[in-house]
Amino acid sequence: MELDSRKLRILSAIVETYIATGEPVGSKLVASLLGGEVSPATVRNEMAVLFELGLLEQPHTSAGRVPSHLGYRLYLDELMRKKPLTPEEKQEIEALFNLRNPDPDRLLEDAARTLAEHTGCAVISTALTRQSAKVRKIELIPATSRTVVILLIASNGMVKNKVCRVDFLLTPKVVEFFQNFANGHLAGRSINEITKKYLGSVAFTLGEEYVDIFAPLLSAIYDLCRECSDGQIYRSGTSNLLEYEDLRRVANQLFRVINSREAVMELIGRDEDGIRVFVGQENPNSVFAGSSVIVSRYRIGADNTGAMGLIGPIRMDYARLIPHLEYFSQTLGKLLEATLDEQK
Amino acid sequence: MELDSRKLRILSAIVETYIATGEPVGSKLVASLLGGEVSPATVRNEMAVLFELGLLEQPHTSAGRVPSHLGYRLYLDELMRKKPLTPEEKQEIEALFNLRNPDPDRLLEDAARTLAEHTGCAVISTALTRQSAKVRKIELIPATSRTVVILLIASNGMVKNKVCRVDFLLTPKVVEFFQNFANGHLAGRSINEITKKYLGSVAFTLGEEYVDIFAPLLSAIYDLCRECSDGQIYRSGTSNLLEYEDLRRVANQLFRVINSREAVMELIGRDEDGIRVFVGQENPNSVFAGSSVIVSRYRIGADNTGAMGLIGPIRMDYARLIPHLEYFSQTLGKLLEATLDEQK
DNA sequence: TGTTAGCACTCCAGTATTGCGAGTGCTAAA
DNA sequence: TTTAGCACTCGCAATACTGGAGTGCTAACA
Repeated sequence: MELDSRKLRILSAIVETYIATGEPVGSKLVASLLGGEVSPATVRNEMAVLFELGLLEQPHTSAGRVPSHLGYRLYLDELMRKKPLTPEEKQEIEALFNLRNPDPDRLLEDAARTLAEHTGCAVISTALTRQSAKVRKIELIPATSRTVVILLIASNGMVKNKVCRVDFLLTPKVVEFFQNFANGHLAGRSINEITKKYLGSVAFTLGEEYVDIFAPLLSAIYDLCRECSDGQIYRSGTSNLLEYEDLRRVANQLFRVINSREAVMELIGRDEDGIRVFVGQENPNSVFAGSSVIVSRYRIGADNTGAMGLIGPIRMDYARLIPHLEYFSQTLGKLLEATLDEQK
Repeated sequence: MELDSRKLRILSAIVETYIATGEPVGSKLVASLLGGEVSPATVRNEMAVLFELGLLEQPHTSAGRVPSHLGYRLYLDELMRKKPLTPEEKQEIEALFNLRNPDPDRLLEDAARTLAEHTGCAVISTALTRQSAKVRKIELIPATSRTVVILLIASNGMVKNKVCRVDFLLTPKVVEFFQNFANGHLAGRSINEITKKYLGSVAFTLGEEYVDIFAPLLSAIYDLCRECSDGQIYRSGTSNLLEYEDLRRVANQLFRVINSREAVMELIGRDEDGIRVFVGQENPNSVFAGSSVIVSRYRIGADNTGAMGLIGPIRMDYARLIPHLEYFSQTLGKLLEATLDEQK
């Protein structure tokens, strides 16, 4: 059955009104929203059809109607008219990004925080480096006679350091030797290749007497590689979710899922670019059954992608939030790309 | 009026029972807890006296009694018998600290996380470096032709890096020059002395033509100094607070306060070492009126101190949690001291 | 004088009961 | 096909009722 334009307008009115008020929408209100061109009774007949089709739900017999997840889905796919950002909003957002800061970590973090403030939702933000992220350089900086700072610079712009304690005297000669050794074997190599096993085989070439001595250093390098490749996940505004009555009951579980790396990775998926919306029970993870998730995957240059996710109540203002998320993603993608280009 | 031993035993029983059950405690239950040596009627008479003294409260006429904050206070100061950690618990905690990791940041973070898991409370953890924290070394590592990683090693063991973009070609000569310049003026100097003003005067010695060029580098160094001196605050288990009915209503505000640097600093105070407990309305910050806060200030060597704070419901198991917090603080203090000693 | 049994009293929490209003579905007329 | 009218349903809020837990008080007891 094809839906005529009046049914669609009614559905649209119900979705938007419910999003705005949170109250079930009755026939009288819809009739007045349509400009009084039809009577409430007519609207009721139409609503009955929409209900039959599974697009609307009724909390109880004598209540108004509420969109079902199919109703939201139709609204999102066909009916929604996105509200673009005003120039003032865009300007404000750009001002909030610290444009001078070429550190990808901080860009991702700033973006998450700012988007959370703008939307009242929880935000996750991360960059996914493809296999091509490489070790650019490893640097050893002695801190004390027994501790050394290892610094790893990756081709994706990530820079991480770690303090490492060793059991021998750190003469300049030893430091230089190990630095040359590490760079010789690791620089230019893909981070994902640097497994425990690979490091073991590299260590082997040191000769038996040195293996044990340098083990802590290699172990630290391994940790740093993981930190650079895994791509830290930034979360912001999670406590915003407490503002929403429907989510408060499950806030605990939501927080747990949002803080779990695996769950977030599953959420943002590994597939295509662009915006995807999961309404309530459409979410793969049942914990999100009472909330909606908007995921944006954006490109960073040719090799890398980023992901931002917006988690909020089912009745979130999709028409406003989706353009916001799009704009943030695009801006962030451009900034990160510029950063990476410089680092090539 | 001096309280006789029976009144104290009754108060103690009420506090402990209420902590354990969350239900107001009636005279009958107390009588049985005292081993049946007195009748409920006698207990009622005693409870009436304790009520007169403001040590107990009554939610409503026909309910049992609940400790007032004065009641908790008396319990904490005079009656509580601490439950020391079992050797197994101690062992478990020590195993969870990654003893090999001499990075103070990670130690503080691990401690907060582990303590939160052990207590079901929210935990804050930070180290406060006294004025004596100094810049040990500044290192410049070129990443690309236009970006450079600045690494700052502080005498308190903190190591931070930041990527910085510059508008000129980074020849090895320039890098070496600036590194020598920066270390010459800043190494060995107290971090708190490195203000914007001071850096401005240092830049002045570069000569006018170089001031603008090196400005981004100096600005990055300023940021790094702040990160090293301010001492990052680690928070963990904040969402544990949602488990407690009484706190759920104000969870939002609690989260906001816990995430505010100023509020946390006010909470942990700047004064004496040791454990302090704020019960409900005793808290300086009224947001905590419905919760209790235990703060532990511990020494790290001669010059530095650390602070851990435990935030939970008023009816928390003080007898168990206070020893836990003490043990964590001591362990952490020792580990951090060892780390700092090595870095001297 | 301190302790205890007995008893009336209070108040909460849970359960019916009721009335109201919003909104529906159906029918019949326009 | 649309609409007015009307009976009907159901949630919600207000009200009343009841049982139980716990108290305070009084008078008797050791």
